[in-house]
Amino acid sequence: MKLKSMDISATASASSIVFDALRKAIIGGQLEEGEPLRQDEIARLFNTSRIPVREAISRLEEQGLVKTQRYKGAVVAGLSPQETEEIFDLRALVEPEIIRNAVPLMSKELLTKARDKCAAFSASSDPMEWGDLNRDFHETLYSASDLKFFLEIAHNAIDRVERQIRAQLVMSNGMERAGREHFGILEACEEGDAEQAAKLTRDHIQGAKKSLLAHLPLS
Amino acid sequence: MKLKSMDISATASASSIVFDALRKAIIGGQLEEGEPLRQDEIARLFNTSRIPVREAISRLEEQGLVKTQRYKGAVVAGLSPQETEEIFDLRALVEPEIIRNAVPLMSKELLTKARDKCAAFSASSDPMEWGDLNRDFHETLYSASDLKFFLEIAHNAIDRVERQIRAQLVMSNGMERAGREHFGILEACEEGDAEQAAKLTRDHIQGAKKSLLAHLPLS
DNA sequence: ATAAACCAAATTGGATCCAATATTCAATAT
DNA sequence: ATATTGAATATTGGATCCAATTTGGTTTAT
Repeated sequence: MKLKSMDISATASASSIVFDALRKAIIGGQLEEGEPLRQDEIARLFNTSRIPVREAISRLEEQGLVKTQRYKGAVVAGLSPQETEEIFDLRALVEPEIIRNAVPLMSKELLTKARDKCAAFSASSDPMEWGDLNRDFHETLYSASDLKFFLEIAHNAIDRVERQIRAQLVMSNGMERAGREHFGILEACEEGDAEQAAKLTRDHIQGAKKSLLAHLPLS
Repeated sequence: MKLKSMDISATASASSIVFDALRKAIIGGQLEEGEPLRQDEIARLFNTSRIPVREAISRLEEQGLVKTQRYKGAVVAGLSPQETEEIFDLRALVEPEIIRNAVPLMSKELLTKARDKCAAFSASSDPMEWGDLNRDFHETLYSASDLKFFLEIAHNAIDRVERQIRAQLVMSNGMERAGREHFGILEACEEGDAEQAAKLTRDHIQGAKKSLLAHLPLS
């Protein structure tokens, strides 16, 4: 018996497959804000019935990624400038705590991985992948933390503003500055300076918020 | 046309009725942690089919109030001492921000209402209602805030530890101290001292955490 | 007697069908 | 011509039915 074992109960249900796919499509911008999600259409796309689709949509609504009206259906949720600002403030409050908690728990390997991601981000010239590389770097650092609820909240908050983050990276000197700031955060982590890492993370998020709001309509 | 208008589309769907009822039963302690939620049984209780029940349960799972396993069903979620501590730390981070934001927005009427709730809490001698009165007081103050995402998170965090909060209130001098601290928070709000209100709120939550953890098994 | 194999009941996940509501567009009245 | 009514269509919410999986007890082989 030389089979690689695999938890069969971990196989995904139809509804979770649909949920993951819709979530990615929403935060990735393939579905744009306000766009209606037709249960029938989605069910056909995934070769299932509408039941798993409905469950997926109700979960997305609970996460704030879609808004539904009774008998009218669901549309991709959008954010007003005020709401965007609030989400960034929330991130600026929670993510520094995560980093502060994570720094003493970071292994050598994790720091190496983070350095690679940091480099990959700075080196990329394809705007299509900047958003993913950015998130990848941050979440690598965060993954050392054992604050699961803080992480839940940070992930959801980032989900809700992924599109804005991508927009912010492509504008003016967004990439250049983000790369620089990432490097600063990474260095603080490598030196084990949790306070400094937390402070730089807060500044990084507040800076992104500021440059984003400056370019938003009549904020 | 002198009809009082009413938004008919705001009538509750079956799934949201079930969701609300289950949520209240869970945080109110009527369903205890680990207790399985049988779709069939719940559907019979509400005279519906299992479809709305399943949607309600999937939403509860997204909120962290139940845990489900494929083909095994859902059980009421519980918290380890470490998880409980983390939730209180989260509350201690978020709720002071809410108060700080709310204080300048509090109307004379709201403060009057809050004073009444504060008095009602301190006056109550029925342990069964202490949890509700406590939450009622805090949320009255919070309701002046316009930070909807912060509020979402605070509400959910409180949901998850309602049972522990109730336990904390009935033990030793929990009620007495809470009443005193509530009054301090209220006073700071009335004086328009947002900083002080935030600080007292943080202390209130951290104090509750400490006295709770001291009584928890092998924390 | 004990442990593996297995069958029946219970339970959940998903599909199909029906009901309730919304939307669109043609018909009609003013 | 425009606004209103009303029917046809589209879409969602919920009910019922079937399939997949788990669970608990029973049988059977050693």
